[in-house]
Amino acid sequence: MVRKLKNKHPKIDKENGCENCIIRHLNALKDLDNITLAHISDSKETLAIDKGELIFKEGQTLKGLYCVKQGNPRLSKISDNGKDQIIRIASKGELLGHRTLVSGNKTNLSAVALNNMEVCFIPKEQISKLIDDKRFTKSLLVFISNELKESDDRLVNMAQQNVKQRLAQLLIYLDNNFGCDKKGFINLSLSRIEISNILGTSKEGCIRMISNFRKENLIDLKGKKIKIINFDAMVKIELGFT
Amino acid sequence: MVRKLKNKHPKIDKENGCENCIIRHLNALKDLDNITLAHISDSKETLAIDKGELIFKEGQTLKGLYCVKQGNPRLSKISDNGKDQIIRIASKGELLGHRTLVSGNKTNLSAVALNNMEVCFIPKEQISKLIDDKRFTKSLLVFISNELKESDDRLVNMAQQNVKQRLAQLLIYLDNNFGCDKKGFINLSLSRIEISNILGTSKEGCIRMISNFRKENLIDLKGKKIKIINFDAMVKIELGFT
DNA sequence: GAAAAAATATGATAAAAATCATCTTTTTTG
DNA sequence: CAAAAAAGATGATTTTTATCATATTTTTTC
Repeated sequence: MVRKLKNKHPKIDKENGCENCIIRHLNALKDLDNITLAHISDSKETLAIDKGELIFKEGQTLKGLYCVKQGNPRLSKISDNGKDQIIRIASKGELLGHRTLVSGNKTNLSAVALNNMEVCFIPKEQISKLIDDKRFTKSLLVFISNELKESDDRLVNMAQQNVKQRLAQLLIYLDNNFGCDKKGFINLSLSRIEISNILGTSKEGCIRMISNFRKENLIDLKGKKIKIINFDAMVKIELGFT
Repeated sequence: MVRKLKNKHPKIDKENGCENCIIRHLNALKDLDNITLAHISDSKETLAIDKGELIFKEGQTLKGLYCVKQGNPRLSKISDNGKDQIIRIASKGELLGHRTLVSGNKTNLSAVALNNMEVCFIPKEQISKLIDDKRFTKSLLVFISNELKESDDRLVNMAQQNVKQRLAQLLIYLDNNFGCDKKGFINLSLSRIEISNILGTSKEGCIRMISNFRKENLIDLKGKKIKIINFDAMVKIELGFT
């Protein structure tokens, strides 16, 4: 298998098959046998999605499951007040639409590409077969359980932390989860509006708080890019030691 | 089956078996066959839990699954700030500890009885058998998926609604989900501190807001008991029409 | 590359919510 | 049932956060 990758002229089609996709090892597809994977592979579609493009919109009935091959979608929901709240940012290897497919409801969240993405789309009909695969179902159960824990934790933080704490926490999270370039700037860059839609605060308040962080030499800014300079202080802020 | 219930002298032991328990129809146990249920039944323990008593505490490794037969536990978590945040209130028929058992982690939440409760405890060893039952796993998957949706929705509301909106929403929710007595007072009564721990607000703020609602004739109070008088106005408040 | 649009920045003010203090009422406990 | 403890109420004040207004900078578009 490994040797195949060293071939001078690998067949693109072969490389595109789910059996050979590295991404699958990151999600519930990892435990499926090659025959099942080959079936999925035949029915799947690989989509290139530009930054800012909508993948799906809350209220839609999804026609299948999405597997993030490259890039990051933000998953958000419009509140009754009409404001967009970002619930989470997904990464390479994560599935989208799995919750909806399991519950049979319309999707609760919208997914928008934060950067240029590559996404595999697996039609619903294939998924019903997967749901009957015990390994897949179990794997999915573990994954959704972890998502539930994280959602509960976020709820606690949203309820109990102030804006300053939440911003510090977000920056630490982004740094940990999306990495930095050589100069230490967080790879994933978000607009101030996007950050305020994660924090659940006004854009002005968010902009001001980021400016304050820079004035206090906690962070460095280069356009949209953010670099954490004083990590220790940031952790203290997150914990509420103003 | 129905006829059996009409027997003049039902065996208590028999009635106590999971096969005959009405509660199981409300949760993931509903799809299990009678043989499996009988096995669970043999190993289960029925516990009487007094109001205010702890069922389990966050950070514990749960030794099994809990099935709520009677009463309501509140599921909460202590934030880094040291404040208790109530995540949700469970009801008759709901399982507790299912997420933890699936993910294999320690429990993320504490469960405390809000009233006198009856809870069935099913040891872990029995559960591992259940997890291998496709019907159970699928059922659980659907249930946890719905919990995830609800948690996401609560996050949006916590982030985007003000305290007044959240209080109105909670009262409507309590009224809908726990019903009222003949005089219209919500059956489930919570202390002001518990309400503030749901809303994520200070107890004084919460007390004041409830007082204001009464002064505006939106609700009626009798001790801890709350009765919604003006439902329409309450819905409008929830939606942000001050 | 200039014009338009969007994003960022910042001051001033208003509104929302927390905190502190004190008092009353209710509940618990011996 | 009286004392103690807990819960609820309410005023005064401070802190936090949102909103409004208006620049300035950056990005997009033709």
